[in-house]
Amino acid sequence: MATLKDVARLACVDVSTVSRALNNTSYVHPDTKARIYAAAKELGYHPNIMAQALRQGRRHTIGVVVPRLHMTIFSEILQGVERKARQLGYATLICTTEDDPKLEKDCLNRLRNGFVDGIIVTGTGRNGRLLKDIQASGVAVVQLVRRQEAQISSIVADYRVCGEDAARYLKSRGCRKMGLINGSFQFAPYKERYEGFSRAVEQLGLEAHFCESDRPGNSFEYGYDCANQLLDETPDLDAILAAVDVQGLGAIRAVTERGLKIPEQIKIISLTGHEIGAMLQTTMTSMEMPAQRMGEKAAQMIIDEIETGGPQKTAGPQHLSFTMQLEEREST
Amino acid sequence: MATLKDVARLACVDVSTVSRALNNTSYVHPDTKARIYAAAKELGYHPNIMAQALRQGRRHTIGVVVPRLHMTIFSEILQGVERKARQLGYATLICTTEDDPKLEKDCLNRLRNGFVDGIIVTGTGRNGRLLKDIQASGVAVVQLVRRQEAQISSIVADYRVCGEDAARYLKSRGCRKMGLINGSFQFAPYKERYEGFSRAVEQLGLEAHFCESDRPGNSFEYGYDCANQLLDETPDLDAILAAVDVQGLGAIRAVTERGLKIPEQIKIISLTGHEIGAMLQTTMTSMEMPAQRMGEKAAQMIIDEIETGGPQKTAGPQHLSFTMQLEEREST
DNA sequence: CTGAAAGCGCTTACAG
DNA sequence: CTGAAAGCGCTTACAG
Repeated sequence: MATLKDVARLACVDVSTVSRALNNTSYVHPDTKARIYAAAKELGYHPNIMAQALRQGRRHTIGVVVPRLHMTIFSEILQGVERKARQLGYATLICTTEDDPKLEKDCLNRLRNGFVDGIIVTGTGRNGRLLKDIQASGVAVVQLVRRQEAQISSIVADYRVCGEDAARYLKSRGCRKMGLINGSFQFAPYKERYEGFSRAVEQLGLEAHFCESDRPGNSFEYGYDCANQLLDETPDLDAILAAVDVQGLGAIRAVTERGLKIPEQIKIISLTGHEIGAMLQTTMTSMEMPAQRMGEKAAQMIIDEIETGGPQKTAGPQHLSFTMQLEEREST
Repeated sequence: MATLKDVARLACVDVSTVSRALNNTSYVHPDTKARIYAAAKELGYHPNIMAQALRQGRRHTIGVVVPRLHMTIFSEILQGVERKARQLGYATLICTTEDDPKLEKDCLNRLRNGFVDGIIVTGTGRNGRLLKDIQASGVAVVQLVRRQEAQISSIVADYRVCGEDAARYLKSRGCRKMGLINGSFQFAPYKERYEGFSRAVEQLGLEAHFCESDRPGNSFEYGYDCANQLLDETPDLDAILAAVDVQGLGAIRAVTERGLKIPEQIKIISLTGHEIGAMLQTTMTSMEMPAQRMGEKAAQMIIDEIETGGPQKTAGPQHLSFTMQLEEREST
């Protein structure tokens, strides 16, 4: 690879002049500039990003730390992050944690050591101290989907309202006995969906049912098992709310196997929908999460913090909440 | 952030000694070493990756360039890449192209300038020259899923055999009139599936039907439209092969809306399956692509090339082909 | 308008 | 066993 020095030699000027010309960072005589551009072109010169970064203390790279990608909302979010970051001249590093605090710690530690200017994280909640350390050391941090630290900016969806709205909507569709398929309260979104749902149930005088399982929550199998459990215990259940889409798929499958008609005998709704709901044999009503937009907003927010020097220097941490949008389909 | 210099000062030694001690790169007196470790710990020292990279000419980062992530096989592949890369001490950068040659060019150009040691790419095929340039400039390159340049190592699945096997399997299930939902021949996988399917059809004396559409191939809508078109033209079609899963979902939907029974009246198979096939109301038979393993292998391969200095210095480009595995489910 | 010099944080021959 | 020095490729005050 050609370096600044090569270009300088070919154009018969100093490297500093080449740098100024190429970066338009101060006036350079047009003739000189022309020579430099010609030389750079001839040599196929591209600046070395690492050297720039070392010198400027800015890497133009953000890191994204999420539990996993496949069959989750995170692949859609990541797509939004990456697109926006790219538009703003930033590259995107990805690190998956499987929701294992130890893996997460490794990811975060690796990223903080000069890999990135900022980190967007959907965390396990077990590394709060580390996240605050990282933020204090000058690396921007934004929490995504799960808000666990008040001092760190965040972008989430309003899961509480989502749980409430879904229950209210189902009531309007004639349901009275509702079962919730959820996940570990250790993660705020599950907890909040529960709270919203419970509040609505109480206010509206509905009957609520829950299920117990120690499988990992974010899976088809979990949805399948829970739906079966709910129906074993309450055969005349008339609605199932699934926290996430893959659980909803599991519930649809379980209900279908039992020969129940959707939506006539039982209605099903997903509380974190994305497009897959529209691609089914029986399409699934869901509270759609604007994942792509949330990803773009997260990229925007973290880059703002990077370029202004973090929330300390501005108005303090920002907390943004998106609203889920009801998308009615066949399953209700 | 503490630097080497800070540690050196605190431990009362030269930075070079600190470097040697921390990297175990040559003998350092145990007492000195202890002092250095204590100092590093006290200051919370972590080496600056950018400086290391600049100095060593190695970034320990690989780039992945794919068309998109959400609802595609790429999120699963990426998960495999990232996991393996992480295990081998590499970070993973992601860049999406929407299969737009111009965006792809931007991605590749950005990555080559010192961001990464190697690039794993599922390309549009329009930037072959650039890819070869990049490889020649010392950045490792591996083609994934789509093999377009013989001089560049690749990891693909055997789409030809997959198309053949699927047709043969459907025949064994009693099918005779088969429709293929495919995509642009500009991309090798679609072309090869077509070739494999066509060969089998000829050998086995089957009737083959195809469909025309100018929508982008990799979508639910495309599958839906094509299935309808095929059935309009050939109402007694007894099987549909969909190149990818989302097309298969579209086909299932179209067939269901027409009131046809799956699998009794018509059978459906996806030629690039992943787990979603198992999560449906009518589960979908598919040729499963070992996406995660392919991703891991790609990471392994590119890191090997990085660490040995590229295919030039070794046995030349490697070309690996994975076999798809038939997964029988309800749709056949 | 442009050059010479310092320095970002590290590693690695070269001495001793 | 350890220090002093050069250098990775760039940018940016500082002169002139």
